[in-house]
Amino acid sequence: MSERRVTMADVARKAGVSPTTASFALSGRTDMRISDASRERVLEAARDLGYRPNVTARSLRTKSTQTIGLVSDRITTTPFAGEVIRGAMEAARERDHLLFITEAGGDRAAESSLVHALLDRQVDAVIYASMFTRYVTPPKELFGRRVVLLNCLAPDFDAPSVVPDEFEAGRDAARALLAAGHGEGIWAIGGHQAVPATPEGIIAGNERMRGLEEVLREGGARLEGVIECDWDTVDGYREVSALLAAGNRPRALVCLADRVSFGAYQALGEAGLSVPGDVSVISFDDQDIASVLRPALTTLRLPHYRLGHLAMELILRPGPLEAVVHRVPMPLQSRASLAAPTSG
Amino acid sequence: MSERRVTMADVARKAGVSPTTASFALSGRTDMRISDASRERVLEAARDLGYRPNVTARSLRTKSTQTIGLVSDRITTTPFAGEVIRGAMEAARERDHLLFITEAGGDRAAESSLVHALLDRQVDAVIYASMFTRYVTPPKELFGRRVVLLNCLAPDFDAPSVVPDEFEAGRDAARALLAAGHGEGIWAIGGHQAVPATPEGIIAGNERMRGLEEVLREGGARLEGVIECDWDTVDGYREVSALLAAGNRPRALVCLADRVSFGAYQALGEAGLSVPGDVSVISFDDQDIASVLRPALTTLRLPHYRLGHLAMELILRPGPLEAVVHRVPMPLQSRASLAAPTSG
DNA sequence: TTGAAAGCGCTAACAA
DNA sequence: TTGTTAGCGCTTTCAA
Repeated sequence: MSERRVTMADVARKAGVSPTTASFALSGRTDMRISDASRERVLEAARDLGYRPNVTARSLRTKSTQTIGLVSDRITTTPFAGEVIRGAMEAARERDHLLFITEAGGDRAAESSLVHALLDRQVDAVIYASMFTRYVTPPKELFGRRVVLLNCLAPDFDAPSVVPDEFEAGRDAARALLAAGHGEGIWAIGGHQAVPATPEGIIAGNERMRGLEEVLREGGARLEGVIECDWDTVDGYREVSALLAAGNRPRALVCLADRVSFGAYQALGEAGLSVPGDVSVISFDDQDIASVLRPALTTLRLPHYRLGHLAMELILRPGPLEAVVHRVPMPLQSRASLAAPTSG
Repeated sequence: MSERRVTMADVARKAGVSPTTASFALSGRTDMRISDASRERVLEAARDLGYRPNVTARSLRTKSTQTIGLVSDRITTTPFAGEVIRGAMEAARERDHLLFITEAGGDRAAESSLVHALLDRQVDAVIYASMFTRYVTPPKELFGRRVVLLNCLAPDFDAPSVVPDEFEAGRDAARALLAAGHGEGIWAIGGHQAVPATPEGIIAGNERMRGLEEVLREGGARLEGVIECDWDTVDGYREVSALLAAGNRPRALVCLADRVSFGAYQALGEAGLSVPGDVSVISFDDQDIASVLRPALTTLRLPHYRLGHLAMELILRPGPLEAVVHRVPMPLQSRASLAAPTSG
């Protein structure tokens, strides 16, 4: 990419010292003594010439490229995209590292070849990310390498995981309901997502529901019903419409995802029910729509930025990586959709 | 990152040839003749050993790292995030390149230092991206380098730009309205975005409006009014509410952004007006919400993926870059919100 | 058709 | 305190 760059040899020559001296002066190491005079001259020459070290050349010797690779199934989907990357990127920048981004689209062969492309460029470590929390099997090329799993779990793979604390989020949702005075007529829409495609539910669903039910029980309350469905707007709309059409009169809906809430809003609106006057709504994720819905949605936020940031922090922390699961809190965003139930 | 890699020397040794021969055989070059026998043995040895070239070492000689850098003000904001990157990434992958992602957050100093970080790693080229279409001044470090401007324009900077064809999108919006039979009671909400922060409007606003008005005029129609405001949900809600409260009865709204449409829907709904029965809505962007709104929103799609893909294609196309503006079409997404006006 | 050797820009033993 | 030298893994000139 054009223009011969100034090399360390240029700096050494201008400062009238050997490359070794220049190297030590520039890297500011103390184990080799350099006279203040020499150091000064080197630094000045470097400044004058606008010298910048060639990281590629350096890494050929040191084996460290100051570069991290990210491999994900899909970076594009809204719920788990930009903020994760931004978190990882900023953590990288704080330590003068750069981030390679790749996306395999769920294709194993593509994944392997991308990991190779990364390894060929001597990345120092790899973040292996999933766009929704699930169990994964990282490609074999990653075995024995420095890896952090982001938003996924791999029991047989020796690496730390960083995931949202879904269980505690479920508990917090229940606490918020109880604190607002809700104890009856609470329905969970979306449930564990125990649908044909995922008959045993998904991690987020199972954990959220477990936390939710546990705290409700502790508070002497319980769910009046759980409706299992996909976590999408159309599903929320369809299921809540059906619920109301069957003559039920919920006082609070726990929607397992914001998209479900959006559908629920539409169904409630068509039935002439107001939020939170007639029905309170609390949900999970805190996607963009959550704050622009009217009334604004109370929801437990997926900590995207922090997930990405923590994953990168772990990688850049010196020393070996421990195969521990790090759970990042999902903060409650209190907004207008949750209020005390009206009597009657 | 652990495990000594197999080097070309290993391959050469195993094949019983010199590194030179191995290099030529592996790179499949024809200008230096290698006997089929030698080539075979080298290739076999490489396969057996699982040899992969060290791109870092290679680039020290060749000056090409097969690596492109992306510098953006902000990659996180929904409207211009994942798809752009995905487009660039896939175009890169098609040619065996990898993508560094950086984000400066609008900070000039950060921008410079990120460009340096990229240049220190010998990237072959840089994509300089903005998250909304505007005029920019790339950092001086980028002058004379191989650069493509993505979603931005810089008249004094010698590089190609890739931007959405906003003008033609405006024309298409008008054509869609006319084709549906609309000629009267058409209001533009959001306008040029000639608000205090951007008194002269923004590029997208100016171009969209220009195209819109031009074709309406050609069709013998015109806008009944243009309401200048920020392009956000709250603004759309506020302005359309006010419009209706003032006694106006629009037949079609051209919302200059989907977020505005979302606010408009809320205002129309509260006023008891149905879409598209009473009022048709057409807008721009095709964000996620556009398809989940009820009725689904007719809108002109920002071609994020293609923008990213084309920018990368241009960079990887051999030969010098021409300082041309490439305009990418914004396809019309015909959905339910636009219909023929009801008589009366 | 093949190999020896130099060199990309840097770091780091080792010697002075 | 400083300089000489080798070498990281690869490509490429030049000679054989």
